[in-house]
Amino acid sequence: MNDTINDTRERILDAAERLFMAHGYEGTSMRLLTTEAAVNLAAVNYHFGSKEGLLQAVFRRRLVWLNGERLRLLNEMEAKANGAPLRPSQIVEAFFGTLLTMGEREELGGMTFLRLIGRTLTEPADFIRAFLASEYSEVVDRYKAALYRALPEVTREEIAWRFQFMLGAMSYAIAGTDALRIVGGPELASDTAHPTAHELKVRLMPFLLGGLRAPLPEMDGKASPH
Amino acid sequence: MNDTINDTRERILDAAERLFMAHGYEGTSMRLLTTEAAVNLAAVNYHFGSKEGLLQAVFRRRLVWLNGERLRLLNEMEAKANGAPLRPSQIVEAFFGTLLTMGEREELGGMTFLRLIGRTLTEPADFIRAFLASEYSEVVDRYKAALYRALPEVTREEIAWRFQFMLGAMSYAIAGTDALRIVGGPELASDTAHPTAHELKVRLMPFLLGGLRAPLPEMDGKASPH
DNA sequence: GTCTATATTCAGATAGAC
DNA sequence: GTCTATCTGAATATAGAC
Repeated sequence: MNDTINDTRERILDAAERLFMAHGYEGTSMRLLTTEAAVNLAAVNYHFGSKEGLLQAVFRRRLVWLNGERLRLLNEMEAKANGAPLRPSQIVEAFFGTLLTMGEREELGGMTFLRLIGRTLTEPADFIRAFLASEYSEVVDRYKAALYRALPEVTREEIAWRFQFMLGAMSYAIAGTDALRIVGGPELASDTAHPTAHELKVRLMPFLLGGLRAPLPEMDGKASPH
Repeated sequence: MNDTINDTRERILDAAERLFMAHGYEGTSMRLLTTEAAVNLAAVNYHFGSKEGLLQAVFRRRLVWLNGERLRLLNEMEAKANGAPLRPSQIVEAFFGTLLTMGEREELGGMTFLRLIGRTLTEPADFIRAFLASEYSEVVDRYKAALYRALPEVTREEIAWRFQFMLGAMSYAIAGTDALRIVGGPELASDTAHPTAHELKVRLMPFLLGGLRAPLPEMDGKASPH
């Protein structure tokens, strides 16, 4: 058997994952990419049709596992709970912990893919946001539904907001491990500039749960009081 | 007096703020920008030297007020406290509340600038991250120091991490108001797709404080226990 | 300060030989 | 499937007339 095809495809996907992570989608040229992957310039278009097609392939390669695993875990927990609501910590752990676990497993992309996800969620290009939204829609719907049941005293609107906040905290936590260095300072230097996925998880989870279960805001309408 | 100069400069800055917000830095061309601003293509280079110079001017116009106000509030609170540590909620309110307040004031850029900040913190271009880090360094150092005193039982490292998480949650909360729509769904539709700065603030603050004051993780070293 | 015209570079994509 | 050579368009930046 000839695996030259897969070799080339995989080399392109690996290089794209790394370069999109480091320089963003618009900041990565096909010329640099094909040079780094040691393949011909025309190979990307042959295998993936276009640069857009390449980006989608980069993500699909990982998201199939990630979101499949998230759904599998949720199904399993719900089967075990036998109709009872899940605990919020279980749900958060399954959703975010599964992602962070990928950072420890090189065959699933490791920290490179983690950082790529963290960064790409804020890419401005319309097609990227539309693509990710569609890839995520099923799993997000299922997890939101689980949170509704787990936190019946919290409005659905508030849960949706807090889901968004959790995604943001996670995304920055990851991206900030080597990109954004605004907080910076000696506390996050050397050692922790490249924390392991395990350390990230240990630090992030309490924060997310603390936020998710925080006291509800007193809503007084949207306009400020005269 | 002739204010043609300022007119042109301001029109360019306004258009840049809006377009960098909507399409990102790399995704915004000077041709589109000068067309929208109704100025000549060469005007940007004349007034700002380069596209990089323009981005820095766009931010400086707003950050002077923002970070000045943050420092002023912190000084004021510390003077009043008379040597006693501040409460965490005061600190968080001053840092994040000041930013969110800008969203209500059109003369400070309104929601457009808020969304721009949310998005730009994750721009991959090196010069942007370096520029923002240097613009933020003083105010972040001062606020971290205030948090150290306010939360003496929490390690400095943990506080730095949680500062980063809070920045992320805030950033997504803002960017997600019109960009990233991963959580989406009917709960965040229509009404809340463009929440007021006030609503954003009311929802975000409890989450940030809940995360900041969450129970500390049990650290068991960085390697996972075989 | 503002404009036109253009220099220069680089992007993504593809035709067609092998 | 892979390669070279090239098309086509768009980007930032600037020279120089007004």
